[in-house]
Amino acid sequence: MSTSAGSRAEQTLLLDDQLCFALYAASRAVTARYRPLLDELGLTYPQYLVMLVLWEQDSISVRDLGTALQLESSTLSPLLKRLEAAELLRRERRPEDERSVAIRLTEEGAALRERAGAVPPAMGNAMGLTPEQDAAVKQLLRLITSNVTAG
Amino acid sequence: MSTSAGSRAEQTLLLDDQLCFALYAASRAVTARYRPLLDELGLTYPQYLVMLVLWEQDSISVRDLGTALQLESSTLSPLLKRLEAAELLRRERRPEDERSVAIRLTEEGAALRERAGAVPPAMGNAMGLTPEQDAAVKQLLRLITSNVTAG
DNA sequence: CCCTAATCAGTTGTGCACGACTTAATAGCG
DNA sequence: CGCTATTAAGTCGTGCACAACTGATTAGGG
Repeated sequence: MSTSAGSRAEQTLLLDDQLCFALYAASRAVTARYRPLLDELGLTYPQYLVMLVLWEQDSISVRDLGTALQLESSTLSPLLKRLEAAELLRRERRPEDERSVAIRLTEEGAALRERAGAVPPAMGNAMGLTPEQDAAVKQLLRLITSNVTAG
Repeated sequence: MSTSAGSRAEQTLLLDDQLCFALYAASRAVTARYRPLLDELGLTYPQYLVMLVLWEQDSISVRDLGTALQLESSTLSPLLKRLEAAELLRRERRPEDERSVAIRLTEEGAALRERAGAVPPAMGNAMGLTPEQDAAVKQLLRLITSNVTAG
């Protein structure tokens, strides 16, 4: 910023200089904005993400769900139990490998997809980015995730 | 939906199209990367953010801390209690307004700042963004937060 | 001056997140 | 074939987040 023009941005201890805080604050703000929309579907935000995966690919293992969402089984197991209690999905051991559990949508879970269709447009509108900004920030976030997850 | 070039990005139900998921995944990945660094300081990530604020402005109220970090007192109160138990700060009712509680660093808490100085450069390096990318993503994240927090 | 409304910090209950661990089942090497 | 290492899902403990609420205190209008 001031003197040394290093290859990196200044790295102070000021809160508002921290990219990590901008990320953390934005993530929580966006989740908060989703909440009323998802309340109408009876879902929390992480539950909504699980349903997104299932609407794309039904009958997925807990393991593959964890890979898609980057979540541990210790997070997913209780969450899936709640979605099962809500009658949105079923869990059954795979006969060909009894270690694995297949997650399948119920009719009710599959039907919820239609009502969920209104959510992404509403949120896109709330975020108020141009398509170019949306694409740019998505790409940069993936770059960060990739860089930070490696080594 | 597929063809029409509307003013917004496509709004499907595919997980990987969702900006919200990119945000959520990046935020958790970054926090995870911080964890070993902060473990050495004996801090969690939200505790680290609180300390950042206190290193900037000592003797701050719980309310103003909440404004800075966009966190509720129901989140901050237990967190501050843990930091007080760790001897990093003290809480005392303000004589001039007994509703308010002033948070003050202990010597130990103030001293931790030096060791924390290594954290932002290490994380900046891990994220691996150019200064331009860093600035761009910070600006976009603030725009999202601002848009989504309004109305 | 009183008294009602607003403000502040904190408690409680629910649901993530994640590390450390457990249990069960399978893979694959000798 | 037998045995050990690996894998899958789940439990448990800790610490956020946040809504709904409580209790104490102060502000400000009538």
